[in-house]
Amino acid sequence: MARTTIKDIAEASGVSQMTVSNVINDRKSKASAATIEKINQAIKNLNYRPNMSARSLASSASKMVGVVIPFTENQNQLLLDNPFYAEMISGIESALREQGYYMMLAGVGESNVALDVISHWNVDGLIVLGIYPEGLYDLLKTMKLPTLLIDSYIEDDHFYHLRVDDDAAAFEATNYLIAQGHKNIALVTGAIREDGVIKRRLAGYNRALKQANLVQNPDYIFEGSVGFAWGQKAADKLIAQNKITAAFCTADLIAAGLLAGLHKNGKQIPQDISVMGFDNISISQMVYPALTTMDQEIVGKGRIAANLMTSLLTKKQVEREVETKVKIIIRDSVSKFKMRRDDV
Amino acid sequence: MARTTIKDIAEASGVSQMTVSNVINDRKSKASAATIEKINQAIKNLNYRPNMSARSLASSASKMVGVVIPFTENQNQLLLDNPFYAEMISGIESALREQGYYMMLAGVGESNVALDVISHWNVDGLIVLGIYPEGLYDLLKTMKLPTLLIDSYIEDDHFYHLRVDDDAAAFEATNYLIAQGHKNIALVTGAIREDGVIKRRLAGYNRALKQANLVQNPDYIFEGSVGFAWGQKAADKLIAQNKITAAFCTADLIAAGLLAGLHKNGKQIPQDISVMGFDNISISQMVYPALTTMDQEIVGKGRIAANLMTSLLTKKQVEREVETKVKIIIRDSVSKFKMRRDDV
DNA sequence: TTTATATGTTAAAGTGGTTTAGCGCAAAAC
DNA sequence: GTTTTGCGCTAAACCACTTTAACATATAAA
Repeated sequence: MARTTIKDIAEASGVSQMTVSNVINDRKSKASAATIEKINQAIKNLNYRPNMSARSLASSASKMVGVVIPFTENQNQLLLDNPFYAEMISGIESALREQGYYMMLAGVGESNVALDVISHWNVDGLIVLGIYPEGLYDLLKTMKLPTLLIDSYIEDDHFYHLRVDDDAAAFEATNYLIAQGHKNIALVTGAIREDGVIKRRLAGYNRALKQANLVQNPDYIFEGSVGFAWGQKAADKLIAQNKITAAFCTADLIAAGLLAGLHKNGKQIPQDISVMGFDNISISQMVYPALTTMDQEIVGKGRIAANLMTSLLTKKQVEREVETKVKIIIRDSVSKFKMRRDDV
Repeated sequence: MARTTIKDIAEASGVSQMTVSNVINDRKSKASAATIEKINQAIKNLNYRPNMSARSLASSASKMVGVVIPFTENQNQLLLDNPFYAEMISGIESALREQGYYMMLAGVGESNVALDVISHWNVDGLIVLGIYPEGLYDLLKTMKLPTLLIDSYIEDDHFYHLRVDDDAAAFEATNYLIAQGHKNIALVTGAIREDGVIKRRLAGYNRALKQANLVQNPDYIFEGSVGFAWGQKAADKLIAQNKITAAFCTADLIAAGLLAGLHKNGKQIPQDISVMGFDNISISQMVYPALTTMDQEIVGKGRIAANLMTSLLTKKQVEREVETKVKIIIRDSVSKFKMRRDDV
């Protein structure tokens, strides 16, 4: 017993395939109420489900949105154990699904073959998370698809952008640390790239220090990569700079690593060193002490991204650059500055 | 300029479409070496990429494998912020991709509509993570697809299974706690279901206690749900049973919550209470103290699942039940039992 | 009344692959 | 020496939808 097709529905309800198609897709030149009723009845009776492959072939549109995330360093595996991406993706997927679209995941790392796959399937649009080597953006442009970049500052009219005001957010975070009386504040961060968010966060950090007339010591800036391991390693370096009493990490994952590294060195947090994160990933409340951090509302941001994309795909007017909100979350990893013995 | 099709390749290399198709798909009745060369050349020159929709329509196979994971409780969002699923998925995806397949993610929760989507797209097989209401399995069977269940004990010839030896793993974990001298050992767990892994882990736990002639106190079993929040809540209940000196959690996520809850109550870990986890998700080394746990090699398990599936799809012989290995990882959350003041 | 416009519907022609059936021709088997 | 087998290749039909063009009929406008 083969699968029910649109043809079966047409025969069962005594109309042409085209009328059925019109009803299913809710097209302008609507069928009469009676016809619609008949057809819907038949669809229900015969348990008809449209075949997406046929639909996609005929219309060269797929109701699929490609979502690009990074691969792990050398494994070529989706960087899903980074909760930032995981949470963002579940946000994107849910909103996409609500709008009748489907998410197609693709990783990008040493190779871009995953993008080929995406193009084989005729995706309708692209949402790209994070930042990649230059070349990728050219490749993206050749695909001639509506493309939304999340958290990047690539300048090109082809792309739409979604991000927070990274400069302002870092400024606010640093100010919070300053307000707690800290004067020697480190920045622990991933790689600083011209077209990335971190450069803006660095600017916000510097701006806050300057406004408070604090020295901007380049030795207080620890640049590595976005990950737990780097945070752990940074702990040692940070301790070596023994005046530092607080650290602002540009990602919670780094902050979590920093916490672990500091613990290993026998430091108490926040008594010895205050740690501030960024993102508010789920892990930030699982570490000890729970992280004070900048909430990005990651899932919500993902949903906004998806909705922007579906608007684009339905030719609605969409701003080229959209900003989402940020909010400080106060937990237990930051405390007021207290003079330490060796500072006396 | 329209996309290059197989027809273009056929014309360019002076053969029929069918010959091109045969070469591309590497089919039995091979073309002559010369023809193959000509065709491959044309493919490269014209930058031809097969259209998957067309291929899928014509062959009613899609090179796609549906992967089913749970939705969040009431949000209908993919449960990706549970690192267990996130890690498993990146394993599945990478192995699938290496075999030329593509992963299609679908969530299941209050509704199963996501499964419809999957069937619209003609997926070739199904990998199902975790455990669901009875009804889902009937639905799964009606899809008449090769189906691999990960971590479930549903009895039905239709399904293939992949899991660890949950009983033995829990036995080993509990024995480790016993070997450290603990006598009053709690089990903190998600819901115990007839067809789930937890029932087997409970059995292993009980078996270890029995073998060591320890009392099996039902008050030492804390049944809730698999999640950080439940772990936190369980901490209070566990403390109320003041003889308990160690807890075996059936998931790292629960263990992480337990840690947080115990901290909040001023407990020291492992000095006051030892905590053992299960899974070895990435978070287990981020919490404080780092979790001693049972490693499931989640990513590897995902890869094994994917390889089983592709074997199934290529009609290779496959065992109906496959077991993966488990290994204890000793970190800092378990210590030897020490007599406490109030136990004197 | 005639003409224009909109509505509801349809038949036929794609969309880009694969499946099926079969055709020459050469080598192997009888 | 004839028949069988297998190889390399092809033409045509088909997969389940959408696009296009067009045709009645009803209603509104001139």
